[in-house]
Amino acid sequence: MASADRHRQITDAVRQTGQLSVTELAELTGTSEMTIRRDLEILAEQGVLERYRGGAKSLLLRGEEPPFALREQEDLEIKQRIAAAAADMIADGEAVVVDSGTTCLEVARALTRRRLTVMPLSLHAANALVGAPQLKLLLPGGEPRPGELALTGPLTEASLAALRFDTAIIGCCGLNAADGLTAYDLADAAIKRAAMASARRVIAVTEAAKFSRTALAFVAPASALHSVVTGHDAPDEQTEALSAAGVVVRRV
Amino acid sequence: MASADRHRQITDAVRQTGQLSVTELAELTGTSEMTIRRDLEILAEQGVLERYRGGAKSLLLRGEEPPFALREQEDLEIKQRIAAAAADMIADGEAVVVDSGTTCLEVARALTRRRLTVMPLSLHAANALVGAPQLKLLLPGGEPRPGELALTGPLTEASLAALRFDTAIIGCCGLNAADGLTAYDLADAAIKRAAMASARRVIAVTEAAKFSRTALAFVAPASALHSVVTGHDAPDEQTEALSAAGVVVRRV
DNA sequence: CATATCAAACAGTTTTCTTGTTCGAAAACT
DNA sequence: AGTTTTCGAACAAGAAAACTGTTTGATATG
Repeated sequence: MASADRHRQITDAVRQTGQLSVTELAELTGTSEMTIRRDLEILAEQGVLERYRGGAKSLLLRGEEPPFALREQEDLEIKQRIAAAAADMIADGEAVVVDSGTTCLEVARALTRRRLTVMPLSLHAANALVGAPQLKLLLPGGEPRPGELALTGPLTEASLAALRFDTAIIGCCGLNAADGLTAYDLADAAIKRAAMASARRVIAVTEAAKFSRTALAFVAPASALHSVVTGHDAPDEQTEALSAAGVVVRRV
Repeated sequence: MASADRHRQITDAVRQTGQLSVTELAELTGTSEMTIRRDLEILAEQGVLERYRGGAKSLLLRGEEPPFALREQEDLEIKQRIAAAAADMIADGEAVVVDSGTTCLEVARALTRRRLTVMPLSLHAANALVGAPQLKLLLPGGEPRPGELALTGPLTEASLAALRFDTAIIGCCGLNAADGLTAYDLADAAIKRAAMASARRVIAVTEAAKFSRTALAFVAPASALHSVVTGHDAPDEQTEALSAAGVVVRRV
């Protein structure tokens, strides 16, 4: 797993400085230039950066979301703790819709051994759930967004509109009492809204960092949520503001 | 890949004799009993056989379909040749619906580099198509059948009913002029029918062996097909009968 | 045209997968 | 109950695959 660490190192370094040469990156990581070139090829394919002769420049300068493959490894233990707590809030036999994103993917994994009906909103989660023996898997239609594999579009909305779930597990890119729940992608935001509308109870799962962030697309006010599951490092002011809005906050 | 061969060997041997002991299988394959036990565990999970103390008995005695994982490797070159020929019949820019099954999975793989809109009817094919840069991927909703991962059910039918494709690539379990196109699974048959109804042109892809087979569920008469792509070892009588029914047969 | 950069090919290394052996536990049989 | 057989976990050896660095010829840049 040394390569994954190096990829993050390269991503962070290039992001901070804007651009770096192959030689500089080789020195920084203590590897050969050939290895750096191979890494840059992979990262360019993931859309993290753009190569030019002699080096690479970041494509993540603005407040954009890093690609799925990178986010998946980040804060994995925290995400798994949050996911386990959210899974605990679901009773056997329920019908659950699980949003796209890395935290929700962990929720899906936490649900594999359960007796439930689950509709995942991303192909990543769907793949994690196939083969679960007791689980009834239901897939919505839609267009999988590259990398994220989040299902979006009219087919997804139609699938959600036709169903009523007990619980919706929703991820987000930003969440706070003032700006509500926000997402980077407009199409995603529409799907999140549809998923929330089709469920009796809405549980948001989110790491603490997202409380200080507001993304482009507004999804819903915080009051639309019934519960929020987050890490123990969530700031008091934010959790209190959410509580005041009638949201049950659980820190794990 | 030695383990895959051994799995097939075990499957075939158990299927022929009905049941075999661990010791017999170890002798047959020239491996240790522990390896056989590990194999049996995997094959039991795939639904190929059932373990009992001392050995295993086949679950494929009747005319049932072997599981996906086993069929995927069988006659791979032939399937790829058929798939390449079918892919050649599709023009750039078309909207294509690709059925479930191992042959259709190869068609999906053959389409990855093309500029098309594709709706796969199984998660296997969907996974093969994600990441294809020029391809517009459209997923139907539905319930993925275990192992096969074929999408079925009302959501799938609704997705298909809402769309009109240029071409449908259809796989089958049995095909001949007398009994038409047949499938093992009733739910699958309904989806195949819906896919055929939503496409202007229907191309069936099938290995020669399926001409001598008729499965449980009737899908459509052979005359509903526009073309059939099959291997060069397809029997003349069958291809001629299909031609007489107005179907263009292509042997590759 | 000179220089720097790139990527393919090869080789050494590390890591992962697979397989066989041993051993204690559990199940069937007497 | 005692014996035998089977099972699966744990460990170790071997094979296969992945990763990395070096070399070398090709390609782009000034």
